[in-house]
Amino acid sequence: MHPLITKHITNHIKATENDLQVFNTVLNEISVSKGQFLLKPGTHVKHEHFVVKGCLRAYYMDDKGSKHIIQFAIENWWVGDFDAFYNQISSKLYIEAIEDSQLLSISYNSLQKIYEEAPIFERYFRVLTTHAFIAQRKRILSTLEKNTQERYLEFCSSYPNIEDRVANYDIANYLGVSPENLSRVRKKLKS
Amino acid sequence: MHPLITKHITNHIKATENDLQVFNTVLNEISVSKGQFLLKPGTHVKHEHFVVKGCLRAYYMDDKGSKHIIQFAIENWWVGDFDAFYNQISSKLYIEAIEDSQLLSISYNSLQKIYEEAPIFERYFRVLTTHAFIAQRKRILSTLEKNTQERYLEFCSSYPNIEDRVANYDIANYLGVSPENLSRVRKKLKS
DNA sequence: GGTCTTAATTGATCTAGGTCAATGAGATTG
DNA sequence: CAATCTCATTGACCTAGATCAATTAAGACC
Repeated sequence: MHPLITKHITNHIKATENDLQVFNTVLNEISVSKGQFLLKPGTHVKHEHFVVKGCLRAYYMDDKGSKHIIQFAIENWWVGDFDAFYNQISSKLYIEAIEDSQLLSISYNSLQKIYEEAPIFERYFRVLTTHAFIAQRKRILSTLEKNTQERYLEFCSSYPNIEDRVANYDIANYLGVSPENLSRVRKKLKS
Repeated sequence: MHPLITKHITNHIKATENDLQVFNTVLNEISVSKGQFLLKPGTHVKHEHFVVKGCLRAYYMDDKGSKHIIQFAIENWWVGDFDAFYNQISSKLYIEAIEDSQLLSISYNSLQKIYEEAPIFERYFRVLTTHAFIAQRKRILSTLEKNTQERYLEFCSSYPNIEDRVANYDIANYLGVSPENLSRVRKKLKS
């Protein structure tokens, strides 16, 4: 039993002791050290991962060769190539550890089995997806209505203390602005 | 039985005749005429709606009084204030019919009952949410990596024939650009 | 068919933020 | 403790798209 994920599950759904058991048996513990890739594009995505410890970044490389950070994942987040996983298509994302990290992984097949054996987990993932959907909508609205400074402050408050764990150019990238611009914003905030 | 939604359901999950029956009994048919609001901010959101016929826009008004269109909904789309509905909090969105529209509505309480009686619908909504999540992620990536012209073309191909149903300034708003800018882009495309 | 109203277009500026280039400041390594 | 590396900062310019203002087009209504 992994206390962190157990707590995460029971925070979201009413799972029985048995449900938790079933779920736990299919999880695999894995470690990725800083700089290592959990996933690269063009791979068949077999797993989604829950972060027990550490920090990762998920990014996409566009046709012009520019990188776009889609998500940072820290403790208590699920990370993976959602699209590729659910539709069982080839992955488009890079997922890279930016700190030594410990993860719990679940395979696609195990998850399908879980859905049959303990259907309450349909709800768990529905609820998580709903939250993720709403968070993403906020991100869209944020880019529409706010300038760089406001978005940076919002980012810092929604990912607490992340400034110390993630490079500024990665934050700039996530926000969709240049590192130079973010640097100027930070300077202005300090004064 | 409403053929359109029945088809939509069976396109996404394997529902039995009985499941469909159960679902159908809780749906309410409603009509909204052009210009009418299905929802305004500050309301307790009791329903989500499936569009049988017509076209609506969902938008958010920010603190500075600017409008931001979040979604257009046409036939076969679900529309509502997702966040407010699922978390049973006060709505933040306006939802307005831009054509005379016919909808099928389901209440929060009915949906909870459905989840218990026909749990396959957890899957239905999980799958829909997953699709919506992925579509939204594409929208985020699109604003990060593409210019106005590319985004406009992408929009037209993903909402087929919508140019004829929706005002240009609404499309501009959805894309997060000024109507003037979109007009110039359209001009350049015609030549 | 003429009048109102609303939307689309066009032109002339303005500006937030991008790009390019140089410098500085920590880390890391031999 | 130099010598690299990598990232952050700063400055000088540039550009996509915003804003403001005027004009045209196109529905809607009497």
